[in-house]
Amino acid sequence: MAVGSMKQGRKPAPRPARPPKRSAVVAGQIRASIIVQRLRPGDALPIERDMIAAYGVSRATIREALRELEVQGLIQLRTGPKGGPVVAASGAREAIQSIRNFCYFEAATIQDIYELRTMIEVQATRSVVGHVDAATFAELAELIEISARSAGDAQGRRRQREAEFAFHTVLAAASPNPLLSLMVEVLAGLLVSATARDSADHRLHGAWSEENCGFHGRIVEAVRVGDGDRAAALMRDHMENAHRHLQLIYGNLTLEDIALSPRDRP
Amino acid sequence: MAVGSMKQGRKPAPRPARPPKRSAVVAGQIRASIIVQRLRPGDALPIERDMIAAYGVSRATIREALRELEVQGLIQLRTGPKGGPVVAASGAREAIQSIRNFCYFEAATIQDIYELRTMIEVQATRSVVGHVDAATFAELAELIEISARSAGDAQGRRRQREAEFAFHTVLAAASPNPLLSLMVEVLAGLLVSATARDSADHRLHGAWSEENCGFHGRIVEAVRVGDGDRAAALMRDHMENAHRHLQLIYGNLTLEDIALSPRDRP
DNA sequence: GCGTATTTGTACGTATGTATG
DNA sequence: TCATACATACGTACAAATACG
Repeated sequence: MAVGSMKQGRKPAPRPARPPKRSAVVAGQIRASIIVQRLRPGDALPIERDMIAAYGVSRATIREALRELEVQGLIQLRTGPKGGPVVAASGAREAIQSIRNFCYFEAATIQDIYELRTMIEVQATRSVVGHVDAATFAELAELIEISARSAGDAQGRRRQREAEFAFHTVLAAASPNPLLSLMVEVLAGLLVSATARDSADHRLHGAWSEENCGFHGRIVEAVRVGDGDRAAALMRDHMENAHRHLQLIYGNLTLEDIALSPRDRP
Repeated sequence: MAVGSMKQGRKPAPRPARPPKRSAVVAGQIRASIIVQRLRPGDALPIERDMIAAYGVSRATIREALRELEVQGLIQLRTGPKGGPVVAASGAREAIQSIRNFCYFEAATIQDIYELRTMIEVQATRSVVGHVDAATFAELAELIEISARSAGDAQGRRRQREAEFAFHTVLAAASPNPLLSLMVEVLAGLLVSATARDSADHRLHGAWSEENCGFHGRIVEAVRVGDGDRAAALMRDHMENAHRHLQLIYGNLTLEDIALSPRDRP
């Protein structure tokens, strides 16, 4: 499956084809059994003792296999009677974590992220028109209100910035395309974690936050009246504005540089 | 970080906020130490024995933490002297696996995938212009040749189809934007694994494969002469063609349905 | 080429906390 | 409230793989 990629010449790719571990093999079998049996979130899997018997391996191996699936977000382990492994929901958080790790090593920049984010947010905005219910509109209004409210201390400002990002994930969650929702959440999460350190700095984000609120309000209005083209155009302006702002602050630093370096940039 | 998403009403989200496990905490500490120390792929981490002392937990707990990081593609564990945990490269494969799991639960369809894939492949194509070296051109030519060569048996046809997808990942790997490369690989991998069962069926893909080869050749030519607009337009046509073809075969089935159902579709 | 030391991989036993009924 | 069933965590032991003399 797509082995020939990432061949950048300087990477000899030290993959001596290590034999797969027992636990990895067992994990694959369990994964396959979930897919083939079409198990849905909440469905229970056999408990550890039965799996030990079924796969003929020790408890430690089974646990490693279950651990692998848990880390991937496929299952969740619960204690107590009637506990055991159950199929988990979505696994969005784990996908985000994986992509975040990838971005760390590949030295992704603000430019890289916004090249993707602009496309995806615009498309997501277009796709939600007609799919936003009243409860979601209320939630969006509340988030806009939080980010508009003036906050005195550092923690308040940080919560404002988080509400700004949450606006995007909540809006995109209404999209009928789960992949668009996921990507919006991934990219927003990436930016949140990278800029977390600076997010309370009023000198950096004060005036810009007000611009964002304006965009958010107008986007919601366009979505509410069903004007997909206008909503998409507004989101594009919003993204280009955000790109310019962050580019001005951080230049071509990588995400890790942004996350680690001190906040005393001009 | 973006907790409010995925609130689709019917999901009460049974998260009683279980206290985080020791191994998860330790994994986070190890992850943080990798980032803060700016370790690069290939750099070694302390061996298990030292970590047991450093974090004051048992070997099983350390192992679970290391396992978590290994599953996320952040580290790799090797046996023997001078072995131990080393920082791994990229973790693209693990990110793909995570997103694949997500798509399974969220019931993504061909339509959902191509809504994203069209945007991303077009943008990736535009971004590679001027960044493709001679070796990559040679590799692309070879992949086109493989997919053009007539293959008699089922395995040969399967390899043809894989070469068609590899074309996209190899081309995108030349992009200066690592996120675009990753997303191209993710989406192609998704389609490969979903359609693997049918990929040897000549009735389904015979004529279409020839069309794909034509597109691939013209895209490479446009990239070679530096015509980004033309390359992007060709890729858009290619994607819309592929979308139509797969939609015709599979309709609105989810990826898992495609992967599991028998191949005797009209 | 071969043994040996080092380090992970696998296995088993036991104690403890916690949720269910 | 109590008993039960399960995951979590610790300790120990041995097997397998690898680098190095």
